[in-house]
Amino acid sequence: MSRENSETRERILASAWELLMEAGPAAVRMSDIARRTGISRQAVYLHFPSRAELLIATTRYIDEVKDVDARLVASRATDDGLERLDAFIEAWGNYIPEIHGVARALIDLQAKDEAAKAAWADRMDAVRHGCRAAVAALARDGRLTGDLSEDEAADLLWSQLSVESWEVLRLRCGWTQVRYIQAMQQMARRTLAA
Amino acid sequence: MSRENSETRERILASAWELLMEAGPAAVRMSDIARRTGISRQAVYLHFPSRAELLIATTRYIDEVKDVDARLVASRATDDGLERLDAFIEAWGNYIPEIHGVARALIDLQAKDEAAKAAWADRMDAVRHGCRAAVAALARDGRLTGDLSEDEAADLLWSQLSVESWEVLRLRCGWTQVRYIQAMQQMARRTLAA
DNA sequence: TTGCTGACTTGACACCATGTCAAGTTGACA
DNA sequence: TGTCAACTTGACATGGTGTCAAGTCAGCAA
Repeated sequence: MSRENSETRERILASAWELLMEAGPAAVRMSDIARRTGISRQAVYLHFPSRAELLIATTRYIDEVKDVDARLVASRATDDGLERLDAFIEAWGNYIPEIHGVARALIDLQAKDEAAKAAWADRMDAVRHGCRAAVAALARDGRLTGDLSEDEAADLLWSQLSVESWEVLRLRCGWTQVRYIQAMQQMARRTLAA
Repeated sequence: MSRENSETRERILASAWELLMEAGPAAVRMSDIARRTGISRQAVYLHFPSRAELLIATTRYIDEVKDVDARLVASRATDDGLERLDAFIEAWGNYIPEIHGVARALIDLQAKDEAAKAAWADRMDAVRHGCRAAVAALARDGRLTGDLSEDEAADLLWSQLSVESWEVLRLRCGWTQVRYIQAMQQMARRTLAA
């Protein structure tokens, strides 16, 4: 069922992804995904038990296709704490636009759906761990500011690197992606480094 | 109709506020509000055309009762740019918990409701203007960092002071309100001041 | 007194998306 | 030829919003 990697299953995920890139997340209904895939609405339920599960699977699918792991490996290459912070912000910050469609759909769904809430929280926890690691590297170098504990510094960084903040700066304020990355890096250095 | 300040209208707003403080926003349905007010669900529609309009009116009602304007006046008292920045962050940052219930409901509603989206964007624009004013005061003092234009600095501050970031730090990370305000002030100073 | 008016009630209903259920079709494979 | 899995068709329950129509009831005016 949802475990198998049947061809149809993958086509559904691809359709969902496409639609989420094109339209607002509210406009991506189960029937839209089915139509795009060229199957019936009920056939979608043969592969995914609910819309929430489908969206969650879509994020995993994107991770796979876009190879997140490889990106994050790069941010761990350096020994230098500051460089590593920059690399992490760049890696995650440049990943946000790729997942934004699905991210927004999942965030919207949180209001009603407990499963979606847990799934999104889980994915964001991964980012939080990335922040922790970056801050830890900074602390090892003795370059973490004295006003913040390691946990506090990581939390602060995490809150600033949220998808919602990215939306504010890029979509509402019209910043370029390059400017966004640059500003986040600078902000992190100034806020967290001694 | 919705213009008048009838007694029932105010009781509805008070009920909505109460419920939004108590329960999650999804749990506050029109029927819940009606029951709490002691009237029929349909009577609520006699005063507000839609749930979105009711929620918007509720934010205005809270603003009135909590007297936001008075708070913001205080932040304009100082001439010193840095002090003013601190005062603004304190005023807005301490207002967030008061409106949080309604804010969340309105944010959740944005996904489906265009009116709610516009209303929330409008309210957030007010905050953005506050950020602009604070940054302008800083620039007048010649204390704004050289890496950011006034608009960019205001946008950055605005994104940092979002309700979503407050939720992350206070609710998910378990920060105290005092710590939140302190951290935001420090971050703003380091990010924006030369 | 009669009758009007406005605020409210009761109850039914349309809408819309999700998710379920049951019965049929179709093609591959044994 | 028969079976099985994947898929289709179509009906239906659910839950919340918003609409509609008819009725109640108190207050007020001629």
